[in-house]
Amino acid sequence: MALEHAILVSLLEQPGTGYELARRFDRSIGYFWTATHQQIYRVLKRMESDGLLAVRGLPQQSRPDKKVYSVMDAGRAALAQWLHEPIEPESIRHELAVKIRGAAFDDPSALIREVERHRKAHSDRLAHYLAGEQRDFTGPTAPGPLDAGQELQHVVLRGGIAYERMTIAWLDDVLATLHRLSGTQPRD
Amino acid sequence: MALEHAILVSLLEQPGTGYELARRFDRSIGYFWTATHQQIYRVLKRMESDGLLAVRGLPQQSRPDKKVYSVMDAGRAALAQWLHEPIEPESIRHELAVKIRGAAFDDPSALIREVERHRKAHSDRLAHYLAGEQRDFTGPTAPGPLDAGQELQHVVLRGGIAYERMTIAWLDDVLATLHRLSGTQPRD
DNA sequence: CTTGGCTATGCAACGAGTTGCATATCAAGA
DNA sequence: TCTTGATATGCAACTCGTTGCATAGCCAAG
Repeated sequence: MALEHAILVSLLEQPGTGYELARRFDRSIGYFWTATHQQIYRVLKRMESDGLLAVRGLPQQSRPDKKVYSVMDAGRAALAQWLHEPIEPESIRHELAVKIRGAAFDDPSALIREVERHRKAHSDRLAHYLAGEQRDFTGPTAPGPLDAGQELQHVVLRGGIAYERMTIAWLDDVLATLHRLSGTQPRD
Repeated sequence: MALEHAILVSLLEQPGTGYELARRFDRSIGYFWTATHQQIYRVLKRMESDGLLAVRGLPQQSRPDKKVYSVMDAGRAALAQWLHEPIEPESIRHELAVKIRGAAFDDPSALIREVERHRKAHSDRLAHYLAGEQRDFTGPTAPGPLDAGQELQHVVLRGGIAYERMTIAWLDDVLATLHRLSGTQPRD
């Protein structure tokens, strides 16, 4: 159900098409909720027929219509209601951790490459988040006093930054452990 | 697919019944991969018919048979193969973060209670992890020199601990932000 | 003595999410 | 010129995961 609510939040921040939403889910919103365009199109259609969203079809020459969605009162109400319901604290699903425990039944040193790859992906993501933070919140290009929405976006982004930093430190710990177990030298 | 592999790891560490697996998924394995008993029973059945697992039925008086599963060579091979395939770095799915951004379109102070509840859940989980770490790895009751499997279990547990600590610190940041926005006093 | 919780397995239905494919136009680069 | 990539939407088939329910005996607390 959370995809529906993530879409409502995103469309309240800014109306847009399914395609645009998919791109936002690859960027800001996607920092904490992912979705493919297939899923987004399907859910948008359902939400529209449920009366939560309004569509405005922009006819384009020699292309299918661009469909710009925006949130109706019923959608805003649905979001408000969800905000007042308690949700379960997340439980993590970390495939790499399964692999690490599985390495006990295989060759631990074979995992080193994979862990290094993940470390790089997380450190890239961290750099990306930090650049976004500079741009939108802390750097000279940032707007002046922030409104509530921006403050909340910033605190969520700080969460993403903290998550990536923690993950990188942990992966270093994992790498050190794997090297220790396989008697190899950690490089750099 | 990862549930299959998590089950293989768990059954390699120790054969067991579906029910026992479900409990392990509420404890150690579940620190990084969750599953309900329904899912586990279904996947166990499939894995058995795929020849990855062996079942030994223990007839019990006046009860349905207890089915103890263990990993066959094909299962071990399937795990080994998976270990050598690269996987995508995880993307987080954090419902609470969706709520926090959504709070901009509702009353931010209404979220404080919910965030405090999550903070408590994470701090309970942290205490639980730390107790487990003392018991199995760092305390006086811990076994002597650890084997590779235990080292790897420990590093995964350290990841869980780091995750909970990071999350608690972040939720404190969120609470401070929510209080600031709603002009209320943070209570200790 | 009854209620609730634990052990133990399972079906049925549904909802969430992924993967592969298909369509169609346009612009930039090889 | 041909290919690649971006824009833009969508179907079909599938797997994954959740929820509700059912069975069935055991044990402990109120």
